[in-house]
Amino acid sequence: MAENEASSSASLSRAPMRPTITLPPRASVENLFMGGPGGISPGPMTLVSSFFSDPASEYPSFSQLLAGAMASPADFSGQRQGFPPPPETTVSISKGKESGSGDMDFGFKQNRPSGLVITQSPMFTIPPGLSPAGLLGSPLLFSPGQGPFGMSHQQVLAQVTAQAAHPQSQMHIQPDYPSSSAAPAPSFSQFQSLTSNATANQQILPPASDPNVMKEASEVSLSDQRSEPVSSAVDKPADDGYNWRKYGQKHVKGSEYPRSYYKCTHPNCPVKKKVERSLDGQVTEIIYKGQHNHQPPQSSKRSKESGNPNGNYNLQGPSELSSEGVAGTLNNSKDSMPSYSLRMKDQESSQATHDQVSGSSEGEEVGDAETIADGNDERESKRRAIEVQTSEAASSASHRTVAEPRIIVQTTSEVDLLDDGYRWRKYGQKVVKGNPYPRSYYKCTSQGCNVRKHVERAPSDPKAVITTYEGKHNHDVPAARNSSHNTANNSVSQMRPHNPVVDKQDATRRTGFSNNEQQPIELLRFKEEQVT
DNA sequence: TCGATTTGACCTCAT
DNA sequence: GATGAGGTCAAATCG
Repeated sequence: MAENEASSSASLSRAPMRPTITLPPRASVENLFMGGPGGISPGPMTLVSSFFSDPASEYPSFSQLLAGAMASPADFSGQRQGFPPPPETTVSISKGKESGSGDMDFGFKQNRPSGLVITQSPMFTIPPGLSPAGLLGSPLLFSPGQGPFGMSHQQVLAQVTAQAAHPQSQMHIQPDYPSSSAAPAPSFSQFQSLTSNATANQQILPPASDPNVMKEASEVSLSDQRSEPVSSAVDKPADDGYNWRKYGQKHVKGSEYPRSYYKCTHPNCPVKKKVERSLDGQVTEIIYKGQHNHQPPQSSKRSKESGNPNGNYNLQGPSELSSEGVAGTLNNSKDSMPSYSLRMKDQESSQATHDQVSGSSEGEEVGDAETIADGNDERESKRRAIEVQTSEAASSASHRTVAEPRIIVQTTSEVDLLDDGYRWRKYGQKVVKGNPYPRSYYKCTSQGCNVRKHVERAPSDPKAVITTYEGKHNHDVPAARNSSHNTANNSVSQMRPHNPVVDKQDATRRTGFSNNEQQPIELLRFKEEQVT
């Protein structure tokens, strides 16, 4: 409160920049964005691909797929010209629970019968500034078997979180770009640079500032068949290079795990993070808020604790950013300040589990509220953050069983969000101060289904829509719409209970790919909303 | 003794 | 205005 206000100014205008997401140059991906007659114009949710669903796929393994994905990201990004980058990339990685296996890595057990394991599904909401391509491309995450380069999952996590804490580091900052033009994508060399670096299993994907675009998280769900507490220490969340002091803990509704609140111990540093842990101490979610106004501690203690022997995060302090440039880019959005999360949702299942990714535009919506001068904006930002996080938690908390690998890359338009395959009944509308456009509330009309969605238009541009889903559908998409609008499963796949069979069928139905049961679950989901 | 953590209470805000 | 939930405070506790 007072503390927040006091510290807020320190991080003002330190929003990360926004490189574009780069996706695999597979034909299916191309089809996604080139999809309709008009090329990349994102018509109704366009299902890009289900990469792993086809046994005859030219990418017999996910690693290979990733290799393909990394081959020419620029090509892909180039095709996406005109699409502003997503505000955030959400990656969920299914972390398996395997008897006798103590390690969790981000690789894949490609040949394991999925039914024999109980997996957990940590979800990573990649901080703004990270792209799934980078994540996908990183051998850190996807080398089968042991962790890449012999790294433990803890190290991986530490690095991921370190990246999360430094969305602007390890990235060639794109100072700005207009919403109407192509968002410059990191070059392949940048990706390589990132992935070749031990800390570079992610990429910077700052939240988009473009109010003209509604974005939802890009999502990648990965499957893994191991489990172990992600954090090396129960009391300390994954070390991200900074020192934190825990100042609170609560059990939040909608989450099965308690949430801990941490502050950066650096004087006047406004950064906080929320960490959710499962009962066994596994970190299930980390949400960062704000940006550090200082360099990470470089003490030997820190290095030792970090699990990074070198203590080298290759970090670049926010102070090195051009605050003017950032602010100039983002000042149109009250939600411009970043809040990014590393998420690892444990999900139990009687069989294999499957991760689910929420479709929030957290990077966009979860603003760093305390950095907003206007009190209303601050409250609104906080409220949004709560909404989004609640939605995500509710979405990911359900149990799912999925054993089929898949990658789905989708785009969607505003129309798709309003018509996402489900039937909605508008039950409310509210005008928010500062926004001439009302926020509408919808409820799923299916009996017993409590899913709601809120649709809000950006004050600066009515074409920009922010949709927040809450809850999960307990039913399938109504057949009529599903059949006639089969690409409208964007949000559908996200909100629907993730039954593996259903998902597999969905993936197959939507993409024509069949599934290879021996391949890991992959879900790369990328949504952008733009009204043309 | 000191710093970090725990935890119940309190505050703010949305519904 | 009541209620519930998230976030924070701060005294107590721990190492």
